[in-house]
Amino acid sequence: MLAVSALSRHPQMMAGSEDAESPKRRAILNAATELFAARGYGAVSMDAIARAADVSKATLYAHFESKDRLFATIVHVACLENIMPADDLPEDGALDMASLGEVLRTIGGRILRFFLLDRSLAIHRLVIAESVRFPELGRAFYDNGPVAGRQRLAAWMASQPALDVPDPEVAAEQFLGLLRSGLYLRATLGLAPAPDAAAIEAVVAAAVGTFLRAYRA
Amino acid sequence: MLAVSALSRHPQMMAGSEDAESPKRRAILNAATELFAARGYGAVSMDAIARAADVSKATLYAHFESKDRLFATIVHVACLENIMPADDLPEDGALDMASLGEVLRTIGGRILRFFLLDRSLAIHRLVIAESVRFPELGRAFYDNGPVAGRQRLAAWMASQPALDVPDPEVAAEQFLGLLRSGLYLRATLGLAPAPDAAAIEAVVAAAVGTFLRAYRA
DNA sequence: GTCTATAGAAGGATAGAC
DNA sequence: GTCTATCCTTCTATAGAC
Repeated sequence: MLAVSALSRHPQMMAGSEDAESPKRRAILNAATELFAARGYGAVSMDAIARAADVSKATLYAHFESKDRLFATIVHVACLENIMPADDLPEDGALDMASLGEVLRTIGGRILRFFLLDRSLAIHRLVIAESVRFPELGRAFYDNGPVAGRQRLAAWMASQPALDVPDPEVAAEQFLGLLRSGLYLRATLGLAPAPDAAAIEAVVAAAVGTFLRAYRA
Repeated sequence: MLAVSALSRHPQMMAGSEDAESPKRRAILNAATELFAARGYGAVSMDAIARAADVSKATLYAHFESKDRLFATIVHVACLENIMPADDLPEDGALDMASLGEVLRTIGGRILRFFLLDRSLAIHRLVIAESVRFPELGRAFYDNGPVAGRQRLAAWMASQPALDVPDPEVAAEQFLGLLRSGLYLRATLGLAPAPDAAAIEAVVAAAVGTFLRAYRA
């Protein structure tokens, strides 16, 4: 469910074995990632992880010194990998109002669909649930996800003369808040019905409409 | 931390003893509520609850048939008790724009401060963390909290001629989304610094400003 | 209802052979 | 590194006396 390929780019996250390409290690990470994402920290046992990865518990402990470390490693890497899409914002060229609405709807749709991915929701749930016992995960999630995404969005908004944003950081935060209204909480709680494309588009359109009425120059 | 007084108003939530005034039962509920809120479901043992409530485990099991049931009872009651403030909205009298801004800042401040209470944050974390294994909790939380609050807010907005809200439910949802932008995620993750009164007022003022620019008639 | 004491299972973690 | 087998703790839940 959650990818782990960033491990090779973050060697400091590797304990026990330093060989990122160890197949057993990869199997453990894949199995543990899926189990933690699906059931949470407390409901997953090291036995279950070893079974799912088809290795012995001793092998598991040869690669990860404890359940805590295994969990922290997985969630930390997932936070570093799970980056909100904002790199498709057009380079500082000034846009007229119609194009601006178009761009905001496009980027807003991408962002909201990203928020609603099973992977994103699972990370969000894990971090919220365990941030009390693993404060560094809350920090990693927050700095790498919401803060980084907001900053890129804010910089772009500030560069658009068709927008009147006295405080770009606040405006970016509000745009994200508008996107999260409605569907997002329901999806986080796993409530039916699952959001479909039409519902997502409706939320995005409403968010962009409100945002532009408030912030057009 | 979380109150349990609604138990007496919800007798169907009581298993084992039907005497809501049993002091031991009350002690168990208080202790378990505090522990679950502080550490989450998995990190709290029935031993710890019995110790904190100063009763034996046998007594605990005489009142609650299992840990699952105890947890579900506590969180369910907490969801029913934790109601967003919206009853201080002025009765349908039409307001001018200045008064409207005043009322929105007042109610917005109350709502955001409510969201940021330790109690509200704890319930939110518990429900998100355990909604996979206890789907009925996600439903109870959602219907009694966000849905009910949004409906009351939407009805009030629809009654205000100084507002132009084509879809009151969407507008109410967006107002809540604007309030949640900024501080709320940080608080949910338990990140420092804890929100102070000035920060809360700033978020509320920004939310009301954006909302009114978008929705004033 | 309440206690002490304990059963029985599952948990995290390790020893020792290969 | 990897396995089998096991240790020790902790957990949920209950039996039986009062």
